[in-house]
Amino acid sequence: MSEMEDFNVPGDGGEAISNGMTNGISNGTSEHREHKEHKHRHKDKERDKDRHRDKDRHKSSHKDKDRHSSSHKSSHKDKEQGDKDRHKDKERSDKDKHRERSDRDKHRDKDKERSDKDKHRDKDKDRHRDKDKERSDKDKSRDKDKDRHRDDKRHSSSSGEKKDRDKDRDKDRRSSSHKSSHRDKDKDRHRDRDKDKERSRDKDREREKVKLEVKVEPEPVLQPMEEEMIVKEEPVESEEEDKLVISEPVKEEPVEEEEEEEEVPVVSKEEPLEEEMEEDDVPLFNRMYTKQEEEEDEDDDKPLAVRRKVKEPKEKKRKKMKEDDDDYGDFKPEKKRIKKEKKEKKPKAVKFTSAHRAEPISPSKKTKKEEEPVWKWWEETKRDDGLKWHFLEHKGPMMAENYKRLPSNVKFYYNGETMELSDLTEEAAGFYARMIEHDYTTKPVFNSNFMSDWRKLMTPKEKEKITDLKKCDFRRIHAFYVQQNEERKNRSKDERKALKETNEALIAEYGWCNIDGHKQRIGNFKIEPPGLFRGRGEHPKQGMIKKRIMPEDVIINCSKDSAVPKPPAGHRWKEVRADNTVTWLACWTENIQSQTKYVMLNAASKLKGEKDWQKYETARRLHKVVDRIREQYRLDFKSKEMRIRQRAVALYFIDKLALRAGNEKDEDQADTVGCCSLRVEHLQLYEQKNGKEYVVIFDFLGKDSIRYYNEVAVEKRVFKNLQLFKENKEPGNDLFDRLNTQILNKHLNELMDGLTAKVFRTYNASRTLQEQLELLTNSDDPVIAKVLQYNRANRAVALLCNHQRAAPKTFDKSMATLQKKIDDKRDLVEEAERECKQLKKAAKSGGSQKEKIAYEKKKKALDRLREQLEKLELSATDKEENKTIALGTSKLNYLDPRISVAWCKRYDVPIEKVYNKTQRSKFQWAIDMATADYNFMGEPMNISRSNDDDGEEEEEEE
DNA sequence: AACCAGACTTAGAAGCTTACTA
DNA sequence: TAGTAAGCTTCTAAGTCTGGTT
Repeated sequence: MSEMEDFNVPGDGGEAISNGMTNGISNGTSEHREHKEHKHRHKDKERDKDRHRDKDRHKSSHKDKDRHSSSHKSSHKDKEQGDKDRHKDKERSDKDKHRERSDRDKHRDKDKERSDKDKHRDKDKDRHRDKDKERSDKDKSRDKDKDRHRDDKRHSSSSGEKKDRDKDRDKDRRSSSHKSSHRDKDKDRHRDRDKDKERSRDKDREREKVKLEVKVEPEPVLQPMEEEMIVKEEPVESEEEDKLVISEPVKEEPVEEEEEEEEVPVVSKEEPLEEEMEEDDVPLFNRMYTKQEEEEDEDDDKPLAVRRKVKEPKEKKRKKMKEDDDDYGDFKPEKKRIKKEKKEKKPKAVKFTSAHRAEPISPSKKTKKEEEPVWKWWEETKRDDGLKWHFLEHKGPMMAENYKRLPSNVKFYYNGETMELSDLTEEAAGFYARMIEHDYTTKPVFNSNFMSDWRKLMTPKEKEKITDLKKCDFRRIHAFYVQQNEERKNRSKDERKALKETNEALIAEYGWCNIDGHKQRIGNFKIEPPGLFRGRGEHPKQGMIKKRIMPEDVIINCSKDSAVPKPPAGHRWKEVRADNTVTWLACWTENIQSQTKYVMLNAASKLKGEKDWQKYETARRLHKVVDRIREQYRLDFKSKEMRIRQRAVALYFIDKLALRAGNEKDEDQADTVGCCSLRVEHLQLYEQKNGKEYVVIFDFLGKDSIRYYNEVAVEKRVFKNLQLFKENKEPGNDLFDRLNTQILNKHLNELMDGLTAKVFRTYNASRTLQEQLELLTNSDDPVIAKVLQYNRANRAVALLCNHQRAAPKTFDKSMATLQKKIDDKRDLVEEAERECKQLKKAAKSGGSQKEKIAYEKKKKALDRLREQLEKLELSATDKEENKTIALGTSKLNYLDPRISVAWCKRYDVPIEKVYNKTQRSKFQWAIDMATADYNFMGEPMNISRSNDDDGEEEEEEE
């Protein structure tokens, strides 16, 4: 099976050494290369296969549909709609899911070509499928890939029939797949586990949403765009009127790109939409490849595969070049190098000695450091020479601890008999044993991947014997690790203390580096230990064994003239280089997906901070042109060219809904999408829904297989365009078949320097925060209430960005506890009120001095109680609202920290209420520079100057 | 010019520590 | 004081996007 192929271990094993070696990746490049090649080959194969698989994608594990609808822009309107809708929809979706499921299943059954993997997946899915949403009939044949249809013969009848029908179109579409070619994956990916979780999340969120809707401000705030967008409908146009040129035949269309901008094309190409669709539409894919390729395409996808194969050598070469160099081979361009070298030493000598020299060794330093004055790099002038450092020194990464064998009394049983395992086999058994309580081990894909990788580590004897995972009894091993955990938890104070100290010592040794004379914390200095791959969602590679990384796998990056880290005794690094155009200190290639993993600085470092700052400045620059961009894409809705319309609509989504760009994905990853990779099956169109016109329901799995569900009313023109884009496509086809992220970003970059799709997320998130804060903050409220207001503003952003989390396991319980407290407190308040009244009476009606005093006292007590009650209620509200929403992600990645800092300053809220210690250090630059009147939508700052303009000054706070 | 690997950001879950409660 | 919940940190997967190679 494919998985096996992926794992590069030569069959059996004399792998006496470390795992590292066993995978054949560890020793150096050639093996590595091989691995990659392998991967490619494999992919090609798979692609073929995949073409026939069903897609079944909707994994639908979904969660709340509503959450999103309440979001941001659309929010107020949507809010009105209320729970009813939500409920209904939910019901619907449940039903739908059922339906869908059976459809899928049918389809699936037909599909003989599916790999075992897929089958597993299907099963898996089926189990949970109940929840899946309905699909329209069309959806049944969701073989998504456009390309897939090519192989009709093999294909299931439904798609086959369609094919005939749509032959021409199909062709077109087929070729259009460019991006979509990948999608062929039809992975039926199932997310059972996720589903379960998501299901419950859905519910929660639904509830929550209701709340939020009520609470989160009435006023729109949110989307800047909303009004504008809606207003602009042009009166006259009927659908007809929007003619467009759908196709730009390959040959005719040489220039394409340049034209893009100039939009509004030549008249000659016009035709009524529908027709054009059928005939002329030449998808992106076509345009990109030669005629010849196109022809080949007719029968199958060759071009894609071919193309890929051809590329392999590239990789190899590149690597080779690097390796051919001496240790410092990858060094930068001449100029840079010179510069760097000049600068290097001075800072190093000076600062390093003073600040850090001794540090690495003693734990006590840590405290010292904290006292150390912060390096206010943001006050320095940034040189834009493209170099990330001039001097870099560190200790190298910390390798994972060697495997320790289990005590001899902890046995593994196979088929009821105890069995002695070799080191590697036992270690892997331990990986699995530790997870047997986890949901992962209920998944067939996980199990079969594990089994197949595990067997590769076994000795021939073991391999012969151990053939069935079900016969493996890991319980003792599991118990052993559980016990170890217990012991860890129950350690005495002294033990804890000692442990803490060793940890600190390790951090002191490995956790810091010297960069340009400054000591900076490293983010992840530990090499990832071996274990089982835990892909999110229905990842086809889940359960595979992550091999142990050895020094021989690791590339070190540091200054030539620094103290080069020493490899562990008896080992050597794969390579030591001095590349100061990058920020990483070490890297290695991981064996599951052949991706590079890096050791980098932590978020509080200059390198990261500066980049972060820059990110927000870019977002602020977007503010200056966003109106124009919006205007433009709205005009583009009417373009004659399909590709421009698609681009416009996609951009509209990215702007309005904060969708991610949506790069293409390989088929050996979980099936998730973003804007550009949306497929027909991911949205449903309703001319009318719940009293709203032109409603689009988005339902797909996004990053990390988190469900995105949102019902949005869109402009009529968008709606009509969507109908057009969906026309004659199968559920699995790309919605935007002439668009991909490169095209989109290229376009954006032309609109504004540095503009890409993700800038919109940052921009809209930050803007939303600022607007919500303005709206929600009541300056007379006590700090605690203001904090709640802040959290709500933050929550609006999290909603916008669809940042979810699993509801805490103990949520209900702790909520109940809190509620009880509230009730009790309320009783106290009531009682106090009563007493107070009485005392008041007594005091008034000619009461004695004493009585008056008693009354005053009681009154005060009552106030205190009321305050406490209010506090409790606020925290309950906050808690409830946060149940399934993760605020951290947006706070850390999307919200210009200066907005928060300014808000704190303006309303006298201690910054600690908003940022914890780590966050404060990450945002130190913002805390330091932002004043109370900072305005995100103000004039952007110019962070850096390029070499030639040596002008000073950089911060021009609006 | 297409394409992909490399570099870096963004993400939720798991693990660990601290704070709070009974 | 133990038990639990909340909060924070660590971990590493999964995105985006660019620049170098072909």
